[in-house]
Formats: sequence, structure tokens, C-alpha cells
Amino acid sequence: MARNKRDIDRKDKQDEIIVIARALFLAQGYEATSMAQVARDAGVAPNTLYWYFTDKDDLLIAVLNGLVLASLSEYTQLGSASIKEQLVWLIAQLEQSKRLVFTVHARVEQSQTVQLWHSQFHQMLDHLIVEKLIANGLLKEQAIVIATAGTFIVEGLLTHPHSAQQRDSVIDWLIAQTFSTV
Amino acid sequence: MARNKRDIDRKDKQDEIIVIARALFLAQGYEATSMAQVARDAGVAPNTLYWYFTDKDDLLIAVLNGLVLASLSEYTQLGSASIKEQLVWLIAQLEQSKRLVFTVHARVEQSQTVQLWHSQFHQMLDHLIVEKLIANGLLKEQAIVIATAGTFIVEGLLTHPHSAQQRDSVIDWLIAQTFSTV
DNA sequence: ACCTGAACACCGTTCAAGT
DNA sequence: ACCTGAACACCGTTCAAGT
Repeated sequence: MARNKRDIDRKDKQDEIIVIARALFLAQGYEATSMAQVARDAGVAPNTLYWYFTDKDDLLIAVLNGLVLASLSEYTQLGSASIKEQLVWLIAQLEQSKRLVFTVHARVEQSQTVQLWHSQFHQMLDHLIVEKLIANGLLKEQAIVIATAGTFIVEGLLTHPHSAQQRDSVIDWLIAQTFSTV
Repeated sequence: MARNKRDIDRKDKQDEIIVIARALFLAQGYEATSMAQVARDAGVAPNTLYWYFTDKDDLLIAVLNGLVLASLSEYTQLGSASIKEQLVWLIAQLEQSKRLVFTVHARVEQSQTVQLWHSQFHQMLDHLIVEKLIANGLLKEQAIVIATAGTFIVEGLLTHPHSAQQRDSVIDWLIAQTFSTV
């Protein structure tokens, strides 16, 4: 709570590294970015990174948290858009971090930390979507199943090649199923 | 076509390596398995693997092709099961190769070879499902969109933690949507 | 054609030492 | 507390040499 100067400095330096790592991870991918390169861009020795982050996965999670936070604050400003508009917005948002969606799924296999983050992220997203659907008149049980199916469909679109037309028809179908029972 | 002894020997040795690699990849994961370990289990020097496969991704694809071929031949013996039974069978089948589903998505980012394999795999799967749905009375357009959505939902179930109940309700929902328009 | 020993360039991470 | 130079163990892959 009561943070002294030292804590703030540490946080600042951490954020500085996170910004640099985010740019590299998004541009080149997580695997293609070495800790050495992050360090070089940050102007420190490679092992200095381990003073601020326990390992590369820890740095990944810090980057992810930053991205999620930024998206959430943007989302609250979206206000009264329709469900479909919000869905399209979400996909566009995730599209920017496509690479990291892959990376998270890949690292879930290897790293317990990433695994925990991943399940918590989906829990949060699921909760958000279910609330939104209930507010739009769906029954709780319907909302839960559609939130799950919807999330998987969005992730599928992100991680698989497809035409714009294919995307539109799947989204339209999902929206239609969502409201067919109201 | 006309294969001589030498070609057969080469194929045999390749298959031998593939079987060993498959066991290791499924048990420990692709990333966690080093080429050195595959070589050790195969009783050859590490660099010998590069005589039979151009690189580690090439070996991965050989393993994947073996798995897909085995599944397809099992599938044709499934005969007259209902759509839902076939869906449940497919999920159980993929569940066994869960790790490699992650791996393929991760490697798609890095390797053009894997990217090509991945898109061809989905093309084949999609075609199979669409045909099956049309044979069950769906219109072509409906079949296409449901094949896409269904594939994504199945992949989502594979790659995300969920309860048995959650799985059942999503599958039931998908089946219900599939036949609601017939 | 097939296989190997030795090396290469690189990786994430650790350790002892400095300030 | 913060940072570094040097090293460690490992990785996928290559190369020159042997049969």
C-alpha cells in the first residue's frame, strides 16, 4: 500500500522492460525473441532481466497483463454497442495479439505459471460474456453454453486461416443461435 | 511406383524413427523431446536423423501423418454411428494427441512446412465433416458454417480446461443447433 | 548411400563479484 | 539493492571424414 521511492523505481524499470518486451513479442513472436535481445534493447546485461523477472515466462505474463488491462479499459468505453458490434470489436482486439494467443497455448504445456494465467484469463472472460448475455435477456444456462462456444469459435478464427466471408458467416451464425431462443 | 530394395530399406528405417519419435512426442511433448533423445532411443548418432528428415519439424509432420492415417482407417470402420457418436469418438481420438494439437499451433508460427500441413489438415477435415452433414440432410451452406464452428468448438475443448458437464452441454448444444434447421 | 565425431551458433539461466 | 562478465548446460543443425 504505502510504497516508498525504491518500490516506485523498481516498478518503473519493470514497466520499461515490459514495454520493450511487448514490442518485440508482438513484432517477432515470443519464441523468436531472445532474452539477450530484450536486454540489448533495454540497455542492460542479459542477466539483469532476472533481477526484475523470475524467468522468460514471468516476463510474458507481465506483458499479457498489460495488454489485457489496456483492452479492458478500452472496452468499458465501448458503452452501448450491440452484441455483434462488441464481438467484432473483441476479435479485432485479439487479432492484434494473435501471436501471443498462440504462445500462451504453447507455453501452457510447459509452464505452470502460464497455465494458471490462462485459466484465470478464461474465467474472467467467461464471466464477462455470461453477464453480458444475461443482461441481453438470455437464461443463465443458455448464456453459459453460448459463452463457451463463442469463446472457442473466436479463438478458432484467430488461429486458423479463413476468408472474410467464412468469418462473417460463422459470426452471423453464432449471433443467430444466441438470440434464436430468446 | 517401382520401388527397389534400397527405397524399402530407407522407408523401414524412417518408420522406425517415426515410431520412436511418436512415443516420445506424445509422452513428453515435442519441445521437451530433443533430437538427441530420439537418436539415443533409435540407437544412432544425433546427426543421422538429418539423413532421414530435413529437420525436427519434418519429423513432426511424419509423426502427424502416421497418427492421422491411423485415425482415418479407424474412422472408416465406425460405419453407421450417429453424428453425436461420431463427434464424441473424434474428440476422444484427438484427446490422445492433445499435446501435438498444441504443438502444431505453436509451430505454425515458426515453420512454413507445419503451416502448410495444418491448413491442409483442416481442409481435409472440413471436407469430411461437410460431406457427412450434407448426407444427414443439411443444406450445403448450413453444413459449411457448422463444420467450421464445430471444428473450432472441438479444438477449444481440447485446449482448455473444462468440466465433463461443461463439455457435454456444449456438445449437446452444437448437435441441437445442427439439426434445428433441418 | 549411410553414418559418425566434432564442432558451431545459439539459447535461457546461474553464480560470484562488483558498486 | 542493483547490475555485470563469465560461465553452464543444453539445443538444433552442419561439416568433413569415414565406410
